[in-house]
Amino acid sequence: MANIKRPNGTEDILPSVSRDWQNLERMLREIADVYGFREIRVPTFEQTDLFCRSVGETTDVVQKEMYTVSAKESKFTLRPEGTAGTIRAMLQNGLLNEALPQRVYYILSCFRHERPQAGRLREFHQFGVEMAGSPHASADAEVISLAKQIIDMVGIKGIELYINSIGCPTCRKAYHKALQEYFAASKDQLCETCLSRLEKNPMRILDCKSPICGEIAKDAPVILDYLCDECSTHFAQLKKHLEMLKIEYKVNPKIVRGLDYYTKTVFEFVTTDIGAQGTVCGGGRYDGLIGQLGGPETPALGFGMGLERLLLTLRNQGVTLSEEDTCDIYLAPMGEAAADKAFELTAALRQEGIAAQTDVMGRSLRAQMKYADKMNAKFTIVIGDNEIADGLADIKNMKTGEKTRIALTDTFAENFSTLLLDSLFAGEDTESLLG
RNA sequence: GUGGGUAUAGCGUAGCUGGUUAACGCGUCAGUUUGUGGCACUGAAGACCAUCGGUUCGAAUCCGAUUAUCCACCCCA
Repeated sequence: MANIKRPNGTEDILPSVSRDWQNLERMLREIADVYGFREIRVPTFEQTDLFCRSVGETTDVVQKEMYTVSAKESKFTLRPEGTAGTIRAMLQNGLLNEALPQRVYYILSCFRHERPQAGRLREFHQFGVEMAGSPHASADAEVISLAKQIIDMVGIKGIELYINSIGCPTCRKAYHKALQEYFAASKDQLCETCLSRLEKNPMRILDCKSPICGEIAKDAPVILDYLCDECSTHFAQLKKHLEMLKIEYKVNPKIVRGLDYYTKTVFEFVTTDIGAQGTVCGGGRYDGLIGQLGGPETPALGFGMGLERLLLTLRNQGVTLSEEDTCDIYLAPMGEAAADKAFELTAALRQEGIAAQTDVMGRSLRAQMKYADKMNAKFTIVIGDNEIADGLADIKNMKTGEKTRIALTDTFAENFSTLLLDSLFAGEDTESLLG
């Protein structure tokens, strides 16, 4: 047993599941591409100030969850989310001076010092998109639609989409006031944390899981009643566009994102299949952020999707993303001369792009065959003194058991290649006939 | 930061109210007559029973502390 262990809240992605990750990432890239999003890659750490100014000084993320290091005179922080760094990169590299809207996506790891639990890690991976330049609700619908298509295409079922509008600074001010007045009435019943929220961020009280606060919050004023004309039309437009796309949603006035930069539209895709942390995807509009970071006032929006949560949901729903690992052919030599021959042939096969394996353990024939089976080899070939003398050997199809004679010449790799293709084609042929 | 649960071979578990070589399944390795896998069978390797301390003639088993881990709160993806 190794005595140095991985840090709490981190995960090793072992070969048995890395194939799932690869497939998921491939799908994400393909779908993002279809929507016109291009990949951006940003640093793992940024100047701490960036997150303070974007995510917000008062948020839990900034106040108690950031991994920050001091190096020389500067303070750096491992990114707790992807938006801040992405926007920073877009500004620094002048992407907003090019054709708008700018659409970018990323696949990256984020770091938050929280207590780990089901679906919550200290290092976790996110797929995210950011779209900058459009104030229109059709852009919101487009981004939501992208998330929806991903969820559908990877095969997750039973996910609910919740949307809400938290307004712009103007209408939120009025709403905050209304909330403060409402909760002030039952001040002595609120839990301690909510009491402190009353001043700073009364909207959070709506989210409180304490039964008492929940009871009180039940009849609290709803943000949607306080939206200014612009925000309320925007929300109506969003609903209209979602309906055009036939995307089902539920308006949930209690959705309050914990990052300060959100305005107007906020949304979450939630599953009940992975425990308490069911938000697989969350995002919204942040029309003020770019200006706040020193860029030109530019409306924008995006989302983050938790890849561990996505994969966990798939696993709990019994969906698999990848086939078992296989190898195309296993070469089983017997004796030293044969081992040399097999060694050469294996190399030649690999040059042809064929996944070939041969013995490197000095095993008996029987043991080699067992190993070939464990490796899921499609074909095996036994090479001994007879085969070397004849220059001929039998290739065995491990699924059907049928054998094909093949010459051990320079064209061996090529010949096997066509045999392999034929067998794949045969398999596909019957399936398509059935379909 | 606050609760609660759990800690036995690579993995999953058993081990009842303390008593000689800690058990089982999966996995790994070797073999079941000499040149062919999946099934079955045989055997082997692999655990200072998380750590430290205490109770006891004697502890994996009881008590305490520590650490790790899981779940939940909080918060978020």
